[in-house]
Amino acid sequence: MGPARTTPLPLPRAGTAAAIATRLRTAIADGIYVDGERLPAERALADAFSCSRTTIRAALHLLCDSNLVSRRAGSGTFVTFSHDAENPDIAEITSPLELIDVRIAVEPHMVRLATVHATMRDLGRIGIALDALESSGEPESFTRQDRIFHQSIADATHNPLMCSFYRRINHVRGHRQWNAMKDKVLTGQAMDSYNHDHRQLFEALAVRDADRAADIVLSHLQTARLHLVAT
Amino acid sequence: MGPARTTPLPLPRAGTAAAIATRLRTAIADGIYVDGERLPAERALADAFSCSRTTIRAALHLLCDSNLVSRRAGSGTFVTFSHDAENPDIAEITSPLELIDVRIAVEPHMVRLATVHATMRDLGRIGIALDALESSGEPESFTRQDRIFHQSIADATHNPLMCSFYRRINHVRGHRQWNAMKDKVLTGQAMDSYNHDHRQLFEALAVRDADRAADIVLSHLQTARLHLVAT
DNA sequence: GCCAGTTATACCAATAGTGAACCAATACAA
DNA sequence: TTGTATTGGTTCACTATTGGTATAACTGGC
Repeated sequence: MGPARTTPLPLPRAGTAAAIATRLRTAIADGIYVDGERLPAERALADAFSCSRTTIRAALHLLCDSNLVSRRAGSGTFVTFSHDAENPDIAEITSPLELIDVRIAVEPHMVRLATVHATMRDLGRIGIALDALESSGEPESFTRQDRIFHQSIADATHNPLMCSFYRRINHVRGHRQWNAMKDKVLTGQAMDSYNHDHRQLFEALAVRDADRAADIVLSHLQTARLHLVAT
Repeated sequence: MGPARTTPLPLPRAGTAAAIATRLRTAIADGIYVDGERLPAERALADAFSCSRTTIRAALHLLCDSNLVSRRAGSGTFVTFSHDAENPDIAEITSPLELIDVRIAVEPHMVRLATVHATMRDLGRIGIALDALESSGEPESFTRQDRIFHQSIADATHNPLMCSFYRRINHVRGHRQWNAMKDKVLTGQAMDSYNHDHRQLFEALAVRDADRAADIVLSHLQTARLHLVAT
């Protein structure tokens, strides 16, 4: 099957106050700014983000409204956020190893179901996602496209419970503890290796070879698990 | 492939408003544009899709009418679509067969993890649940104890994500569409057979035989799947 | 020719962001 | 205590961007 020729979807533009608020929010969640610590001054942040102080102020007001920070004139902006008081988000309490174990449990049979239930339309979608994944060079877009690729496979099972399970897996994968290690783990060589596995998996799906698809996924995940334990 | 279509189907030409709306719709559904995020501006989309701004506006109006996006002059077009809100109750839209497929995917490896991670205290809890299960004669209490038994195994993995997955599986199992068929399927003979499998599974867990435990669960579920399809 | 959809252009109004100045509260050191 | 530097708070006019609207021209199928 040839590569689907479609106009690439434009990525949403960043740089707005909301985007900066999101970046600061994740920075706080990642523990870059810990509870009680003072954030850089507005003027310093404006310089760092290459935007005006007004925009920084708008972003900080958003964080202030969410009670993530408190501000005092003359003193500064202080983080008021404790991980302990956080809601029991499953992503918070799931370790990378635990996630891999769940993926090893779910994904091999999930791709089996996908080989059985996927329509040609599904395969087209997966192929498009794979093309986008292979052509994304930086870890940022790679993880984004990787999640879309795997989710499209999950959706191809047409099993609503399976889809919702994988959506939750992706939610955990997108969490902060993964972002922290993303740049370390995702070297160019690692991404090439992953892309090789992805392409093989797609071809197995396309020819409806359930056994081979399951094997590829299983060994892919077990390799990832070994890397995780060996680190 | 049949003869060339001569009937002029009212399908939208490539690059029309409806087609673009569809592409954006699937992009939102695939999570390329996530909830709350701002879409690219109309002029940027028009440039990306190589069409006029009027067409983009028509497409966006379609999305707006289906409440997928909301728009504010001067601000932008924002995605208002939450996957969670879309599926208020997964149990409503999951069929018995789909549930079995998910269980076949999850449970074999789940009991493997349980054999590795279960403490003696966990095994005690599972044993108590098994005793209660075996001594429950009517379908009503059997299904309740069955869910407790399996959940205690899931909890024995000490994997929070796995526990939450199985809690969701149990939620689906407890839905009313199961209650309807419960009395038909759960004859005394069937319950005896299930109890035999349960006891064997528990013994495999107790001696930490992961392979045997996984085999028991898999054949147990595959038998259940056959019964379901044959019915 | 008619018609619906697309294209192209121009302009409007709403909102966001810029850059600068100045004020008030705070922190810190002489 | 005092002075100074730094911080957030406020206001201002200005620019850039965004969606909203209107209009005229073009296109292809009927």
